[in-house]
Amino acid sequence: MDIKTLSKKLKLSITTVSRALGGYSDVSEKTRKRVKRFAKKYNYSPNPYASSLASGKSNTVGFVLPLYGLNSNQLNQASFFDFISGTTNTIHSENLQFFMMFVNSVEEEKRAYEKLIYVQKVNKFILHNLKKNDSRINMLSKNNVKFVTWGRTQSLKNYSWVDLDNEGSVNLVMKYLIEKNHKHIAYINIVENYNFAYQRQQGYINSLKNYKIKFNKDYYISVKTEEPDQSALIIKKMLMKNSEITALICSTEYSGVGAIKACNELNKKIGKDISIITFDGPVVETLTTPSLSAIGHPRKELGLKAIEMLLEMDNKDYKPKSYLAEPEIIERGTVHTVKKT
Amino acid sequence: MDIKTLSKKLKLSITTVSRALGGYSDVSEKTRKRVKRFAKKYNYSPNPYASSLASGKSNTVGFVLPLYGLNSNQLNQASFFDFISGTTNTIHSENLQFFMMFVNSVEEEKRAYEKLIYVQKVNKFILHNLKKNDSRINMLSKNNVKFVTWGRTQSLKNYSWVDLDNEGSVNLVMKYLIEKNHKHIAYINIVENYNFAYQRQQGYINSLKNYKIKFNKDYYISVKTEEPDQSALIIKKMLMKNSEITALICSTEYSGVGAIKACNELNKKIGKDISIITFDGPVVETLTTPSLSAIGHPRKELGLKAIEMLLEMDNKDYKPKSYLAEPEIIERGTVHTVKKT
DNA sequence: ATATTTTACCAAAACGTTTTGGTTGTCAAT
DNA sequence: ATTGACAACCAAAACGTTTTGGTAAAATAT
Repeated sequence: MDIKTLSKKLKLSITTVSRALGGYSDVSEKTRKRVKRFAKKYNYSPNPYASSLASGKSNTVGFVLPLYGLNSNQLNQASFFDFISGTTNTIHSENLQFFMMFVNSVEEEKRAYEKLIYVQKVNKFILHNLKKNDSRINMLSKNNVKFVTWGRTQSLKNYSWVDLDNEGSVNLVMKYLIEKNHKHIAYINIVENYNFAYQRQQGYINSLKNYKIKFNKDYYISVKTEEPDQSALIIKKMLMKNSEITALICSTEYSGVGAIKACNELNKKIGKDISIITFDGPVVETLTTPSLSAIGHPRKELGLKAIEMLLEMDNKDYKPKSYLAEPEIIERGTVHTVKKT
Repeated sequence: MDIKTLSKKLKLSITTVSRALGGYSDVSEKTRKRVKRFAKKYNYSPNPYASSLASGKSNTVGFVLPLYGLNSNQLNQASFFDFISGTTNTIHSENLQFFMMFVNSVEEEKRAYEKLIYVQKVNKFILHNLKKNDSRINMLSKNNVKFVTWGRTQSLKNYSWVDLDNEGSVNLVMKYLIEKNHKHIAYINIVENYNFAYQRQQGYINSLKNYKIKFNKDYYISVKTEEPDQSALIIKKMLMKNSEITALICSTEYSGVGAIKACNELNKKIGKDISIITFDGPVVETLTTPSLSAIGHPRKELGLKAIEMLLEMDNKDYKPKSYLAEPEIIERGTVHTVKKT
């Protein structure tokens, strides 16, 4: 079924059929409805190649996913599926497609964007793994491409984004711990050149200020690797030197696993002598013994919101939006209440 | 740069340029080279929409990834990236694209295939998560679509596939354990309606036959869930009833984690009193304490081979091929040698 | 009653390729 | 010399849309 035969059945011109389906105002409401009814009846959907050729636009969302760097980490990759999972409904019902490219190097990444923009005419993107200062933002803006980022850069320019509320999450968990009488709370971060890590650091420092607790630099460490054993070693040292610590907040699942190891080795009973709480990833917390309490996020929501924003951008009067996912505490028994002395 | 301006620069017709780049024999070797040189020089690449419209073909590989069922499991999803990672080089250099669709239900999955085939004119697919009897094989064959499966169905029809050598892997690990004097080896499988699980069951049974060890039905269990705690419970029961068991082979990372829990609870020293070895997944083995010895597979190779086969299929005289990834034992210290008595 | 604007439609051009069905010239076979 | 086969090229049609630049009729304004 093509537009020609459809238009014959309707006794209308090809133009009118095309414009009716495109929602243009130079077709009467009555005919538009009739055309849509027929299109559905005869299972017509426009040939996307002809359509893209004629219009110079492609009805696809570009998504370049690096499999190197931060993302060579399998756990980080896994959260990708949560995000995607949130988009599928909208993608399918809006007749959109993902144009996904996987890249193994910086160079491949650059070429992937070029190809998608110049050859495939993709004009909508989702950006992932934002750097503090991400060159893609300027690049895409210059090329007149619409995009939503998953994560934020440090200098929030005028673009739409969705993200975890990193600072808010840390505030929440600090409040949660302090209400359980914890006075000596340590934070295990990952290197702060990832923007989310930087935001969490800020959250930790500001929370302490709010509660008028003095910042103790022994209590804040950032690990470079994502090896649990490395984290375990560093955490062990920290706990040996500062035995008064009663709670550990871990920025990554890896350091959460490391924290368990460290506590076991020091014979500190988790959930009794010491509390551990981790930022949730999609995989590990429930596999450890004990299962880790976590700060949970509705990651599917991020995908959903991102794709919705991307669609809204077709409206002329669209203004950049943002969406911060609301954190929640998931109790699994590794956090205890400190007895008052 | 389009073909028209390029052909003007070459002082050739559009036809000849198109046919030269397409590698047709009615262009002399000399001109073909010249055309290709110019195309590169002027950074010409054909408009994919015009090309697909005219030829009725799309230069894309379809890939439908379910996010439900077996695959809602985050660990299984993660192995997807290993596979993909193996394809990127070829995909990029051959100017191919992945047309990837993510689906959350059986119904979405069906529509995804229909859309890719009928609307997007995708005529090359990679199939994933094969069922014992997979209806997609017939469906795609009927529609004259080329495909490579990642995994096998039980009745191997005449199609190309890549897969782990499930039976061979079990044989290998059985040999490995028996040479370490293990006499009482248990196998923790997952329900056998996944074909890989069935193949592993066969491998276990056949290995026992080869070594003239009698099959003890107490030693073989298949768990229904992918919850480590469930596995732990079942394994614990098994070990309590059959305390002579010295080795556990686990089919999934989850049961591997479960096995560790069970052994800890029974106070069996892992790597001393009892051995645990698991089929490798991409994530967990090295996060557990102790790190799990595993049966490793070159998963990237699978992706590479699959995409290579898909390309070779363009040759008229292509015959279905297959590739079995060779397993290897990764020693991490959870397997011990049994002392001879 | 006439002029102007608006509504609802349409024919034809354009998008950039691939493919079809040639033509011309050269060379080998008769 | 003539025929047939082959090599190397090409003009034009086809692919199925969207968009441009209209027109005729109806509605509104003067």
